[in-house]
Parts: sequence; structure tokens; C-alpha cells
Amino acid sequence: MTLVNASSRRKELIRIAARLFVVEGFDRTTVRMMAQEMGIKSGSLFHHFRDKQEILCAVIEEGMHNALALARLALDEASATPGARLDAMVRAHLETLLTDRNAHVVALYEWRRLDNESRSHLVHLRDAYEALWKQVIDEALDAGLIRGDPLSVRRFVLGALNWTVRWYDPEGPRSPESLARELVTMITHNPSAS
Amino acid sequence: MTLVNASSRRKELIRIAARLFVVEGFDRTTVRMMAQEMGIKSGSLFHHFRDKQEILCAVIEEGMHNALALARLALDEASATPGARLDAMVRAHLETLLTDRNAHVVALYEWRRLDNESRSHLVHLRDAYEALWKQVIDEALDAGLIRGDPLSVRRFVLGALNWTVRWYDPEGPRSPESLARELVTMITHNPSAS
DNA sequence: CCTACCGATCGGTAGG
DNA sequence: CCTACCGATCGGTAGG
Repeated sequence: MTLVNASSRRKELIRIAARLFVVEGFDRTTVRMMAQEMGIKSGSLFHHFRDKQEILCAVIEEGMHNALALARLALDEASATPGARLDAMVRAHLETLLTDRNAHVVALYEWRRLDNESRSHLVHLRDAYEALWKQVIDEALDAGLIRGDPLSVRRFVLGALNWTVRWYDPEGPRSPESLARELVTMITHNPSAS
Repeated sequence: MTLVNASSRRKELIRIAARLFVVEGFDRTTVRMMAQEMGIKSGSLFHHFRDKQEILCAVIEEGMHNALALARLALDEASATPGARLDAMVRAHLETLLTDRNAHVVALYEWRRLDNESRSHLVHLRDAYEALWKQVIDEALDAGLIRGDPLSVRRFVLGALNWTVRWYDPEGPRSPESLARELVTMITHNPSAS
């Protein structure tokens, strides 16, 4: 039970830290802020984490882990046509950005604040995620749904999607699904094949 | 002459600060670092700028000013067809991102560190720039070159372009022009009309 | 543009 | 998980 509680406190801190890192930025978020929201003293934080860096790494790792799981699930459930798989992947990406918004904003903005150790650990998760994208994009290119160089297309599409965290309003009129539809419409040239 | 030198020192500081803000981030860049690269003592910085915030604002303002000027020039020189204007705008955007890379990376990453005063000052420059994009995108939509909702398309395109600062390698095989061509190819549906 | 310095605050630790 | 505290460093200022 002690372990369960410790783990749940850890998750709570990750959630709190993610929110603070978004609002204040990593550098301006002090261990005292995080401790206060946890209801403990600042020194006690270091019972859960070695240092501030480790908290940053945990926040980003949590977000990437969820993103990877959701994308795999979406691809498993999608029908086998390249169009359906592209749709599913775009939708999964946007849904992840929204449900784990704070973690992903931190990943996008504070990646450079990671030390080498944390970065090399997270880079494997990122590579696994991008490998899924590579597969889906390449299939869509082969099927003639999209035009362009595989690597460039992947980068452009991920850029367009990741940029949404800057302007998308979850309270607004657009659902993640309709937004996904809009992006796919913009880049596909032969919708009947999907 | 004193004024000229003061202004040139100011520009030098803006360039130095931009580079440091990219490498270290705004919060981790100390006034002492900037002063050292200027060859002066830290206290002397405040002869040129009221505070650190003002330096951040100046860096971003410089980049936006150049972006706006280059975009206007490109549109003036482009032929009147929607395809040519879209091409020119994408190319100008990428060229600006490269020539003023540091300033734009700072604008993209450190925008949230601006105080309200600076932000409202810069927001007008950004709006003017986005108005050019709105025009060009709407023309391309009307001409049937692109498909989708005007606002969404604009956001997707700008996202894809701005994201390039994360991966584009100026020493690599791709020129800004060929990259521009790739993006336009990906999103246009009726190239013969351009 | 410099010297000398300030009050505040930071991440992290020792010992319980 | 707390108390008490550390050395370092920060942005900025006063007076020249």
C-alpha cells in the first residue's frame, strides 16, 4: 500500500508539474511552487525525485507513452486501406495532443532543457512514434493519396499537427475529429481511393 | 556619430542576445552573459536597455520587421496569379526563417515570456503579417488550388512552415526554394492552374 | 561605461 | 515528510 501511495503521489506530482511547466515554463517553475501544490515542503519533493530534471523527464515520458499507446490502438482498429490508416493516425495524434495537452506542450517547448541522459532515454520513444508515422505516410504516398518526398511530407504534416497546440481551443466549434478531417482533405489528392 | 554608434551597439546586442536566447533560453540567459559577449560589464547593459524584457522584445521585433518587409517585397515582385503568389509567400517565409533564424526561434519559443506591454506592441506586427497570408491563401482557395477552410488551411500551412526551424539544416541538400516547392506540391490540387 | 553592491530567490542537502 | 539552512546566482541600482 505504501508503494501504491508513493506511486500515486508521483503521478499527482507529474500532473501538477506539467501544468506549472506550461504556465510558467520549466526554468521559472520552482520546486517550492510544485511542493506547495502538493501540500508538502520543498525539501520533501526530493524524496520522490532526484532533482528537477527528473521531473521534467517524467512529464514528457508520460505524454509520449500515452501518445504511442493511442496511436498503436488506432492503427490496430483502423481498416487496412491507406486512407483509413492516415485518417486514424491524424485523429489519434490530435486526440493525444488534447487529452495530454500539458505534457505535450512541455515536450514541444522544453525539450532543449533536458540533460543528455534524459534526452537519450526519451529519444527512443520518439523514434518509435515517428516510425508509425513513417509507415502510414509511405503507404499513403504509394497509394497516390499524397504527393511529395516521404521525409518532407512527414515533417510538414507533423508540424501542422503539433502547431495546433498553439491555437486550438477545445471549447471552440471544432472537434479533434473534424480538424483531422480538414488536414487530410488539404493534403490528399485522390479522396476516392481512401 | 554618438547616436550612430549607440544604435550600432544596440543592434549588436540584439544579435548577441538572439543567439544566446536560442542556445540557453531566455530565462537562463543572464545579463552577465550578454555583457561579456559585448565586452562590457553587466551593469552597463542597462544604459542600452531598461531591463531584460526590453531586450527580448527588441529581438522579436527585429525578426518580425524583416519578415514583413521580405514578404511584401516578394508579393510585389510575384506575378499576379494565385499560384505564383502562394509560391512567393512560402518562399519568403522560409527565407526569413533562415536568414533571421535566431530571432524567429526566439519569437516562437519565448513569446510567452513577454510581458503584456511588449506583447501588445508585437501583436500588431504579427497581425499585419498574417493578413498577407490570409490574402494569399484565400486567393489560392478561390482559384481551386487548395481545398479546405481558409482559417484552418492558413494555420496548418504556417504550422508546417514554422516547424521547419526544428529540423531544417541549412548545410543539408535542400535549399529553401526547393523546400517551398515541396510544401506547395503537397497542398495544391490543380498545379496546372498555377 | 565601471565599481561595488543590494535584496531576493534559487535548487538542493543534512539530520532528524 | 519536516526544519533549517547552504552556497550560488540572479536582475537591477547608486554613484561616479
